[in-house]
Amino acid sequence: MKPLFDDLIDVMKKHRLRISKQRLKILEYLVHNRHHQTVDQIYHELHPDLPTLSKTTVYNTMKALVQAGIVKEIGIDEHETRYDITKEEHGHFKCESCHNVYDFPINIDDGLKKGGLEGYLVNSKNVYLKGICPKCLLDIKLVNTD
Amino acid sequence: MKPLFDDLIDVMKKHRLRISKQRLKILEYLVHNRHHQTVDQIYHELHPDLPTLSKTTVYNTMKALVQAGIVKEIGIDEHETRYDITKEEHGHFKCESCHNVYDFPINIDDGLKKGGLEGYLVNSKNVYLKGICPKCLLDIKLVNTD
DNA sequence: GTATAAGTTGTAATGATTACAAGTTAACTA
DNA sequence: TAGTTAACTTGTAATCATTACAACTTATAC
Ligand SMILES: [Mn+2]
Ligand SMILES: [Mn+2]
Ligand SMILES: [Zn+2]
Ligand SMILES: [Zn+2]
Repeated sequence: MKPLFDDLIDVMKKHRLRISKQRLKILEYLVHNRHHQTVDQIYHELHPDLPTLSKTTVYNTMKALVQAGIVKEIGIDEHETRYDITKEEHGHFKCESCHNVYDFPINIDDGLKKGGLEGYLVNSKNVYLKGICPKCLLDIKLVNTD
Repeated sequence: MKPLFDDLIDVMKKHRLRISKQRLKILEYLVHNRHHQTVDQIYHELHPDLPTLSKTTVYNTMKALVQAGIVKEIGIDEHETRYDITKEEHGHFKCESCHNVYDFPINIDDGLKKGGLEGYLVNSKNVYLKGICPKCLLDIKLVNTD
């Protein structure tokens, strides 16, 4: 069985995307660091390794990967676009205290009431929750002396 | 039974928000035009009626209404923040052809697998779908001569 | 009616994303 | 393997929604 990484290269080739070293590094990074990073984060983390890398290239690459269906845009926060290379359906939770984005299991179709989207062609689904994560809740409790 | 509009005024007062004529017009507009308008749309539609209105005021007012829990931010599209004054839980569908945002019935909790968000404090939930609406699907079929 | 904190307004600043043009290179072919 | 070319990369400039700011105005409390 072929590793995940090679599968993704194949998908890129199917979409007529060239395999540059920039794209390889970005793809590799996304596969190994699944924390919904922003373009800015990806750029800064790869820069030491690829000193000539341009932020424009990261933007271009992410757009290409989205169009190829390899990554998904996560727009849980209006002010920053994040990206997710994980395939399985899941929801996203953003902690309003530590700003981390967590995955959680969900089956969107279970919540859809039948007939509600009759006649609609659905291309993408996203579930976004916001609140406070368990770690931050604990911190808040430790601070409060009630 | 008191009308919806007066209830909203009461909520504003509870949150120590002053009742200016700008805010009244915006609130009235939102109650009567439930199409998930952007700040820009709200501004342009009210401008004939309130010639001195500033777009900054619309931004400020929407922020105040969000904080008071009177309207909800709809971030289905990264490039435009929309607002929704409807209270009942529902999902949003954005047509990638006509760019309209439609409501649809949903029960988010039905799709949540138990234990998945154990220990998280959830403050807000959003379900965003994208695709093609029935009207646009019909238009596409009429154009294709297959 | 007065005091004052809150709201309004126009303008400037911000910041993420996109547009663009010149230089570079992956991939195909002979 | 070298030549060709469209695709990719890069730095810089432009865009545009949103926010910051400061002076002016007003809703609300007493
Ligand atoms: Mn995820
Ligand atoms: Mn709605
Ligand atoms: Zn947290
Ligand atoms: Zn449509």
